[in-house]
Amino acid sequence: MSRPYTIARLAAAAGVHIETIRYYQRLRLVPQPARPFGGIRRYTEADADRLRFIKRAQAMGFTLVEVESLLKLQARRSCHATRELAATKLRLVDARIRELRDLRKELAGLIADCDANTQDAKCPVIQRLAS
Amino acid sequence: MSRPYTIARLAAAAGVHIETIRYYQRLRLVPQPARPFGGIRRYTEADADRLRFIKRAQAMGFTLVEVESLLKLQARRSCHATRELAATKLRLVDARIRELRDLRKELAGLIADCDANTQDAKCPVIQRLAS
DNA sequence: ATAGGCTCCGTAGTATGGTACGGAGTCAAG
DNA sequence: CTTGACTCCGTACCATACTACGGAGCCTAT
Repeated sequence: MSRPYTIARLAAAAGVHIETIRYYQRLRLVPQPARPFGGIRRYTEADADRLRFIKRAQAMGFTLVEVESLLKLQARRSCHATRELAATKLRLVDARIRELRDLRKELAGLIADCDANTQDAKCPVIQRLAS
Repeated sequence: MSRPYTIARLAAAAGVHIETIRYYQRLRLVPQPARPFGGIRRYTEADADRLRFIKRAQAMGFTLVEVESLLKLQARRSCHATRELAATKLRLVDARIRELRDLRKELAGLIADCDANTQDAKCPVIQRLAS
């Protein structure tokens, strides 16, 4: 197998920092290739692909723990189990959206109340918090 | 001024843990009353109110740094400045909701694709991440 | 062959909002 | 006045996802 990358070139190819790769190695999210006697570790295109997979999964809101599961599911080729992981994430996202909508509503209401208020000593936001 | 509370009673009155109070004292979010020679610190109802204010603000999604500002604004009695802080928070919440909606949409689409998929080796979620 | 850059590795620090622990001092009830 | 509970204080630790640092070893170009 061709091993074109030093760690710095791997980092550049995947768009992450060297220290991030080392961090993922410590977490065993990515493999640490053997170090030849008196030499340095070298990396493959598959290593770059794996890092890019992780980056995309993170951009989609998955935590590193979830990414670990996704990588295992990729190897296991189980679409059903993967679907379940995505569905669980979707439920979490939905719940968070609902929370934020409620918060949004309350903030918007308080701001509107501020605009209608003329007494600095009776700020609706402060009164809501000090109640 | 009446000082009815020991720190444990203050914590119970405000619904927080003792260590949370000490943590807030370190952050200077709440005052640390003087310790009498050879005695223990005692707290007032105002201290309990301040802790409850913090708790409500946190429940509304404000960080402790923002809570610090809110407490100062409470003292300054500036409804306008408070409104601006709330408006900034509202913009952040809106932005986060938009992000999560996009994510939700993508996840829902991938899950639907999984339901239509019959080949475990071509899971839409995995293909999206491995692209 | 040597200079300067890169790699390796372990440890420590960042932000956030706390929680846990341990020893010494203090307080209150019996 | 003793005993057990509470307080004080500093430090360390939790999760999350990194980032920084330092010294030794290695690699490459001149």
